[in-house]
Amino acid sequence: MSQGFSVYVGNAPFQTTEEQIGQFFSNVGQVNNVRIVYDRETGRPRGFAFVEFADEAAAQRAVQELNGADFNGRQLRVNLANNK
DNA sequence: AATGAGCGC
Repeated sequence: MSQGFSVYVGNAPFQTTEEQIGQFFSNVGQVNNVRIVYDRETGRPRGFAFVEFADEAAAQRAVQELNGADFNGRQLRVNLANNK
């Protein structure tokens, strides 16, 4: 259950930190939370994350402006999260 | 531990 407006961020470099993602996404709006998804067994990052924004407009800006954007040499996939 | 599309402890 999410309490905000989350976007799915895929194709991130494995070494990316939540701080780096937060900095990158705060370019389009107020970021309330960043969660990198880790493999439960090995603890390694799975290469994607979720960014929660303070408002829906920011989330939609992120999708429109940052989907496909270059991030540390990789083209990010940014989409509205399923919010389950 | 590794890997390259993926929607989450």
